Amino acid sequence: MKITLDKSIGAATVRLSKKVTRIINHHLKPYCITTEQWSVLRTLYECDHITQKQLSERSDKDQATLTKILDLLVKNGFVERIPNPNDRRSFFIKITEKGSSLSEELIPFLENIYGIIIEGIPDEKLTIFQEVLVSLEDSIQHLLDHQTERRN
Amino acid sequence: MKITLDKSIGAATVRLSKKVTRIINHHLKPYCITTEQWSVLRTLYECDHITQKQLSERSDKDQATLTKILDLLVKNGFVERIPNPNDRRSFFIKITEKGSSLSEELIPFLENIYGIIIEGIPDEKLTIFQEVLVSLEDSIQHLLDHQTERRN
DNA sequence: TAAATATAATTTGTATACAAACTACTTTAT
DNA sequence: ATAAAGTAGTTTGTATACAAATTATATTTA
Repeated sequence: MKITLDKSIGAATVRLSKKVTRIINHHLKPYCITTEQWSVLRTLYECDHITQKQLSERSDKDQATLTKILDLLVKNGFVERIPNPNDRRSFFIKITEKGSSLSEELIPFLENIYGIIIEGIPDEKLTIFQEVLVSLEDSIQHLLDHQTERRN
Repeated sequence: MKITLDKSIGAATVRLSKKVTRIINHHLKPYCITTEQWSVLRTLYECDHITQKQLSERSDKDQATLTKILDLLVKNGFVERIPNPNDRRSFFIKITEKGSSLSEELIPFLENIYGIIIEGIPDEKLTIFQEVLVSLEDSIQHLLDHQTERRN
């Protein structure tokens, strides 16, 4: 019997994602940072001194969720919140020296881990994998945007 | 500059997974069930009357997490816990008539939604996507298993 | 100029992932 | 027969995703 798309696309993608998170979290543990915190830190490392709103958009994270993640990153000394002189509601988020150092260390570290994970998979197949990934994401984003419009 | 594997494989997979979860949760909302609850229900629909331990293994869910998900599925009338006569620690989890009906309805419903999501993506590319997905999962599972062994 | 509306971020509540500890029960060793 | 070790499931705590409400502030409108 034919396997459903729910299982072959949906559940399989979610399962892979959880395994990726699991193994990367395992390797990040000694650095006192999680995969989600790292994704925020990396976003800042690439484009520093932006507002929380902008960071939320760039890292594709819910603002409520980002507030909590930033609390942890601030507590661990990787970033700091700087009041926006032009808008008392708003903060700029800035990476610290400690955060920059960690980022410089983690980028090659994670490249190595992923290098091990993808070992044995032909480059052409990985390229197609990434293309399909982007296509699926765009397709879903379009549906999500359309859903938001209908609510308005 | 070359994009890192962390971003092109890791973060991209996680991002797609979240979007899949988001759009499917949106569509499931009228049925009072979430994607994770559905994945447990579907596992039972396919292989009913098994212990919580077995269900945890088959659905690849943490036992603590599964306990909470089952609490909700029981509360909503989709499954029931039946004491195991041979082992007072253990339960059999059984799908209810309501749970079966919902499963029969959701399978084609979700097939339709995923059909829309994958529209425009050539079958050959989807096939490669699924192959790479499985390869990556196996690779990571191997690393996870190896990590568990080292701890022991 | 004051009122109304909009916005940035936070808080609260629920769902789920995971780690670790706990409780009740079963199996194994002595 | 009893103690020790192991197991099934639950509870507690933390991290993150998301929805909705809230607070403080900025902007727009009347």
